[in-house]
Amino acid sequence: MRMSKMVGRRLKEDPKDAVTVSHKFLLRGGYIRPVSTGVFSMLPIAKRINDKIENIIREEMNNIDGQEVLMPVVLPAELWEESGRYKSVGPELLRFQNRNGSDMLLAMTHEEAVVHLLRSEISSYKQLPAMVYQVQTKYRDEARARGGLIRVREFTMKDAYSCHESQENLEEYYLQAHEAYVKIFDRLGMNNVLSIESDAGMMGGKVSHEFMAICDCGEDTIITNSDYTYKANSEVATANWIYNTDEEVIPLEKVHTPDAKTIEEVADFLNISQEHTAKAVFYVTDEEQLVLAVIRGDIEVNEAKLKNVILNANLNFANDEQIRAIGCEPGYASPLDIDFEKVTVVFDNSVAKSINLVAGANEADYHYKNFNFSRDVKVDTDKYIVADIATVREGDLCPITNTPLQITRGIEVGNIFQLGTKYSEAMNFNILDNNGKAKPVIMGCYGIGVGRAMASIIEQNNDNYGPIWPITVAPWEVHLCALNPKKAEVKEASESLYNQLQELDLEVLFDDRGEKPGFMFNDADLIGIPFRVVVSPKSIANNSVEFKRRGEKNGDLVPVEQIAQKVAEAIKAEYAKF
RNA sequence: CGGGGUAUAGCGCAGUCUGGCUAGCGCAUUUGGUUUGGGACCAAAGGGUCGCAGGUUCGAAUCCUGCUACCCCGACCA
Repeated sequence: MRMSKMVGRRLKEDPKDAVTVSHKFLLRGGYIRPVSTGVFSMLPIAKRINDKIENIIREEMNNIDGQEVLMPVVLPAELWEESGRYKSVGPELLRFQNRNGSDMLLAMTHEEAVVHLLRSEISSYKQLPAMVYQVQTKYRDEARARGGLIRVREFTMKDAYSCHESQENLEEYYLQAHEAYVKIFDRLGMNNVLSIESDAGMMGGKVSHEFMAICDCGEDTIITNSDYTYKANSEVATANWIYNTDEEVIPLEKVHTPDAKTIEEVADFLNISQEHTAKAVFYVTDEEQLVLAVIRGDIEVNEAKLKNVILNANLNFANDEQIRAIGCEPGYASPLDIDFEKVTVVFDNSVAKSINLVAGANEADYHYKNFNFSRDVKVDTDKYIVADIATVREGDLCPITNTPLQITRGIEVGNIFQLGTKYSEAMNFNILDNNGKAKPVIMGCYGIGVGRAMASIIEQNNDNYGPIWPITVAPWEVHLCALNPKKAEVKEASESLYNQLQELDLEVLFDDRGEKPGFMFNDADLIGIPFRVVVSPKSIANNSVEFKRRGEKNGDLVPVEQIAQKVAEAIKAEYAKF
């Protein structure tokens, strides 16, 4: 490719709207252009990278016996009504009508479509296991798209669906899929991707893993110990919290605590540590049901965990009015003196196990000292819940190794789920087993966001000047620069080299524009091709050219007659690393 | 959906508070010339519904009202 003819310009300055590194470089380098919030066009450079990412994924999917298919993006609502998701999924599913007034949708995932496809093709256990996958557009009407390609509304995803006769067979295949994913991210040059167990969310199913590309701009919070033997999404992470279980239980005592509403004020006023307090946090569900979370004063409630415990997906903080309506005093609310009929009470383990905590007295300006859960909560155990609803903090102790936990951020670039029979049962996807008995197919599904992977690769491979593409996904393998191509000797040598490199089947981007060196080199850095060859009047006078690696400051002079071979070898050696 | 911010040439911005001549600057683009190892120089040129709609005024990028789009934080997220 000649740069003089390449569509897509590079920008000198950072676009004001871009914040993350990948977003800045994707815009500045002429990779993508925004069309609408979370909707982008890809220019030729990005398209080439995109295709390479897709092809690596295809190869690994084929290696685990995947068969590529293609399903539509526009689906009839009836299909999603079969699974129940037409109603259960919120406004992130884009619904519309066609000219006949039929309800249609833009697929945000393809379980329904794949079951529709396979249920008429697969009817015997002899045809299993089977896996089909596609690389297809998805549309999700995200509440908030952000960060360039990191979180978008329209995107390309590789989604794979496997079918099995037994749970054991699914589990066996699931491990293979996990292996394939590890290989894929290795080959994409993402050197820091963690697979962590996750919550299955709306997909249903039991076991699932998220593949997290570790980087500061990631949206997900991941809790790990130092050797990664423990790793979990913050939504499910737990810790080995230390509770004061050794103290002598002493009698309740009501104390005057004027104007001490917050935990900090109470602890300061009574001159105790926050670990010796219990706080009461009120939530309200969409159905107006009050929920009281009681947790040790120094620990924050983890709303994701709380939602799982009470089996309700929508929680908001309750206001003072709502709290008073059930007879509590905001700021001084207490698990004592509370009407357990009117409010769902969830005690965190920290409160259930600690001794002699300070808790509210349900009366303005008063607290109780020496609250003890086992002694003071006198209602039947079925009136409340004790669970882990605590947010893990940096430095809390690992539940496995007891070493301090760390908090890191990650981008979810892929996930794998053991779906089970959720869709096959709902949509009547059955096979006959070897006894001639009909049973639902057991399924797994496996996704990777292609554009998100591209952004993540940049997040993990860049310097101040631009991305540093791994050879496996680089838009071209070598960047040839002709410095001052008006000089006949430079033009001749660079054109000849361009031909030689192409004859060696190398992918060459040829900067034939005759720009100033600095201009050209900055563009080259933004395009981030791993190898660069510069032909200049000076070097050619010595019958040599400069050969440099992206990311290294200085290159080597190489005799002109050796350079093509040397480039080919370097590229080959580079591929061998993946 | 809540909070904050922005909208003037392809990109980055000034001008808006305090209304006033023909709307400006840098980069980019075109032409001619000089230049060529980390974003050159000289000369000339093209490029604008000042986000949209309405209003106030002799006069609106600037003041008023309504709307829209985009970005950031939060909520949400197979």
